[in-house]
Amino acid sequence: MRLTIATWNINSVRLRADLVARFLETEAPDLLCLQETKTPDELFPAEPFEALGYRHQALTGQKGYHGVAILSRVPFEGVDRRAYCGKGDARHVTVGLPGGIELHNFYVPAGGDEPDRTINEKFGHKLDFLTEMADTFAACRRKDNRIVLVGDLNVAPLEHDVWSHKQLLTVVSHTPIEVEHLARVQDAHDFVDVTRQEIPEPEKVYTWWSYRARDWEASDRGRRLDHIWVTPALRNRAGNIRILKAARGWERPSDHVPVLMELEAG
DNA sequence: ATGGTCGGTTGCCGA
Repeated sequence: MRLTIATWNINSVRLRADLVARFLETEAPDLLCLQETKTPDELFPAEPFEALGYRHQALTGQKGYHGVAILSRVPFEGVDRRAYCGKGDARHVTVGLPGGIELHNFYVPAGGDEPDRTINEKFGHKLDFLTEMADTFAACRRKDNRIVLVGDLNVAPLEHDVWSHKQLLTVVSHTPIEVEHLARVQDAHDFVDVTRQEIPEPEKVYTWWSYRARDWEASDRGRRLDHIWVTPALRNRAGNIRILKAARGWERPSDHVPVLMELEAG
């Protein structure tokens, strides 16, 4: 069984339900993991996605901020969520898939503007969130675990994951301390960064372009904030990564674009 | 070197 799994920070699913529907119609992934849905579950636009065949929906929303969801054409074998950092923030949801696969969908805190936890609580929260992710995946570490981890991790770890390594070293999302914390999550379960397995450095890869640019495409000052990782047991079954850059040019777009991967889940 | 734009718990805060 071949599954296509997509991840997309939608920046308000109610405002962009039509864009999501367009994406589901044209790309027809088996699963779509959304972040920043920004809506309580009772106001989630479930019906238009159900009508397109996405009858299975794992929602973890809250009013105004954060929020993650998984839309699926294949039934789930269980749904779970974790409230990280002792907060009620809706930043994680996980579902079971055929073949004993666990799919985790994350929205890591952005971290504010100042990369110093002594003066910026939000930056401390981001680092603590990543530490708790690392601890959680270390605690369940097993050689044969089949785990897919996707989402907006809000860190661009590699030199060519940003438009200017030098200029972004002190900018939240690319600072060495964040990169270290993200590496600890990755090492906790030997996760393979599937995008970089397929598109190695020094090729530039971005999944996000700021709204603030006069012309996002011409300036092309992007960052790779959205990730798809798999455990070693799935490494040879995962591939065909696609980054839908064109979605950044759609009408009233999200500032993030979808990332897709195919997985042999037999 | 600065400020730029979005979205929603809107005339501010978070990203």
